[in-house]
Amino acid sequence: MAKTTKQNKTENDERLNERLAHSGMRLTPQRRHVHEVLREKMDHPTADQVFLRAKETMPEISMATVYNSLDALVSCGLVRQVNADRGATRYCHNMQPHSHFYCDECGSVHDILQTVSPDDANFRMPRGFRLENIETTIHGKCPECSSSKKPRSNQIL
Amino acid sequence: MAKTTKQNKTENDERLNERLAHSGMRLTPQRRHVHEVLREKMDHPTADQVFLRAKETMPEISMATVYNSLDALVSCGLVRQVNADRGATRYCHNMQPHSHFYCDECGSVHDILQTVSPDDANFRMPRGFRLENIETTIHGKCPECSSSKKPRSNQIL
DNA sequence: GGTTCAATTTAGAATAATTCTAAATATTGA
DNA sequence: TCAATATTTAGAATTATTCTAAATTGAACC
Repeated sequence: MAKTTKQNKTENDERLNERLAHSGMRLTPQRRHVHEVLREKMDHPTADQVFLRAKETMPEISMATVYNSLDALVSCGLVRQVNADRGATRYCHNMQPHSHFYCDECGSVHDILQTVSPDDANFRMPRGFRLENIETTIHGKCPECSSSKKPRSNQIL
Repeated sequence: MAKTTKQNKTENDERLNERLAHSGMRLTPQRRHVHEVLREKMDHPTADQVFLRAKETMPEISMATVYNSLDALVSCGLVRQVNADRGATRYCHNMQPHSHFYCDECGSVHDILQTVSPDDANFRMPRGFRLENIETTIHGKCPECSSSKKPRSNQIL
């Protein structure tokens, strides 16, 4: 049976609380709200975008708190950082195994369900290196930018 | 027969010139020097580190020129950007297929010869997405940080 | 309910990373 | 030699992130 929105929120809070507590941290209203902002629109927003969106319904939240909250959520495995270019770091709340597609034209980021897991890839680390997880970033052109109407630039043969 | 250092430098310059010219750009002394700095020490330096090293033998080079040179080298496929955390972008001149190992403890970056190519991975892009290349970043602990003497922190089960 | 303590938030300052600008310089082709 | 364009330069400006001190919050204890 499908769960109500309220039930989903409650379960979600429990999961957040559990993960944060496990790392010795608290689930504060600000952290819950930041995570909610990420769930509301899965467009891999930057810290600044998260801040602006969070302020809409939580005007008192500060930039430092947004950074603190994102760091807390990342460190206990509730959110992933996405670093694909020289710009600001982006954030993704989808913790299922997946890759990120980064459009080299417009800079947009998209989730791609396929990815490479440590087991699949059969990666052998040089001695002493301990593999914890693999991130795959797929570079290319998104549908809007690979449309034939758009002029191509900086193309390498 | 092994080539002399001078022969290697000449061939290298030819390759740089060819790639840059193909993108409508010139191989300037500054760009040659920046590429040389990257070849000298393969520790994935940041733009600031490249700048400081380049100044040692080319005191007149400016920060803007270093950024311009790195961008030029990246855009024509002679250098790769490495963006693994929220810090400054790092650079790698190794254009052979490889992964980057990012140590979550000390932030160091290492080349790992294994990687995933578009063919190997059999990635299927959603409609309209055009895959151009795949970057794999392996997260974990480097030999120095995974030594048992070092206290572990922020460990996630 | 009050107190204490530690975690967290806040506002703003400071630092770091990167981009931008205008002037100067360098290079190439005519 | 000259003109045109690319590139470099120095410094300013902007963006991204970190830091700080004070205030607030929440939990544990009495």
